[in-house]
Amino acid sequence: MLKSEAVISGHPKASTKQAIERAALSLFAERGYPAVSMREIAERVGIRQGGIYNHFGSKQALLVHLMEGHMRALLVALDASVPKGGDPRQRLAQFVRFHVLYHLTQPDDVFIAYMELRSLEPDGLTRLKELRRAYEERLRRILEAGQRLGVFAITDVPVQAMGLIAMLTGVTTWYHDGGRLTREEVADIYAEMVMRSLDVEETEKS
Amino acid sequence: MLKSEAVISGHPKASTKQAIERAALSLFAERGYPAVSMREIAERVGIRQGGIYNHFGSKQALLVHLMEGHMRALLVALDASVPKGGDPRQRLAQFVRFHVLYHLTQPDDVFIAYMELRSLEPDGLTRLKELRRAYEERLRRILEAGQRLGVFAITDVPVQAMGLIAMLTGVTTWYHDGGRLTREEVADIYAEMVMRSLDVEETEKS
DNA sequence: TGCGCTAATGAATGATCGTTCATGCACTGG
DNA sequence: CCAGTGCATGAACGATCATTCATTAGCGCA
Repeated sequence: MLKSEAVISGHPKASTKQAIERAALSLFAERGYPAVSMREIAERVGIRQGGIYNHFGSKQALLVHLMEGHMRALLVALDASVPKGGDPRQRLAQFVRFHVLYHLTQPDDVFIAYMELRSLEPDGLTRLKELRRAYEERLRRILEAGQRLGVFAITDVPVQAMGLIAMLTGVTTWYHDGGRLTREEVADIYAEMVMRSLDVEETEKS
Repeated sequence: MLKSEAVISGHPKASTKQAIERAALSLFAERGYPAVSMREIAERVGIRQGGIYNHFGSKQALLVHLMEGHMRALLVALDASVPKGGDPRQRLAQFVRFHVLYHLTQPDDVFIAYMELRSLEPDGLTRLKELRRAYEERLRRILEAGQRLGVFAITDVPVQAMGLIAMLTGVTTWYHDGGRLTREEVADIYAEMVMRSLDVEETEKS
């Protein structure tokens, strides 16, 4: 009966699992993993508490599933948006625009992946840290390439990379749709800030 | 008896309240407010759960006390380190160094004040948001002053301010004492990054 | 048509949560 | 030396937590 309703109301088949993911994602992002109960998630989906365990083994497994899924999707999207080779300046600008736009498009996923590391048990923590490191590594590679070619003025690549990522990710803490600026405008401003902070002096001659 | 021990072991008088504050601060920062129980806090202090209520009316009151105390101390320390007037470039460099060093010195306070806003009930939330706004306003004033004088290249002051604060605050997510760099070195690197990102072209002539 | 599987139920489990409170100890001021 | 007070105790409160499970309903496939 419920299933019939679900089918009629729109989502075709395995919609319950996706509905649980969406509900949990939104609730975890809003109030934090420990503050959200399985009952709340079930209530938002429209099922009873026990039903979640037909799709996820535990609350922790649900969290790991969300975080890992997001990080893998993020890496795939990044590699699709930013080519492996080419002009480091261009690649950096693309990285910045990609990062800002992706984070403004999927703020909940991003927020969870960066904030709920402390809620992970050892196994999931290890896997997530590796995915995070891989993402940061993409940026470090670009910075190093630019440094080697002499087109970036960088004192310390690892510090600069962490500083840039923190700055870009922080956009999610203040941006709201419908405000003074569009997402594209914000991405452009950030790209401009980053490029200016790295450009070597224009008086270079060599 | 217990009090005698406490006196002998070091802390003079009202040490229990401070011990509760320290324990709660550390635990909230490590695992988040909802994930920490009053029993755990009491255990770390060395008292029973009920004892906390002799010093704080509720868990929520304890959180508000910690967050508000930190933000007020932060504002006082900022105003002591960065003069109200003078060269905007110098004031910005001082702001950056102050922010980074303060955040590296008191990472737990900082982390809680920025992350546990969502754990606050309406009353405390209003007060904390105002304190946060006041701190950000200090930076915006510096950026505006530099923009007026033509010594800063800024596309959008509010966006730039939020971007800078996010970048600087993010230092707490990766820095660990005893690593490759000292706190002072990190502060210098960040100051250099920020100043470079704002400096107008050196070819300026007017 | 009927079999089998997937998934939802709803009650029950034991644990843990924040908070209250009557009790009593230890110290301080008179 | 005694009264008063500040503070820790530890048991108890009702509520809520994640999780389990026997049961059942409904669907696709034969």
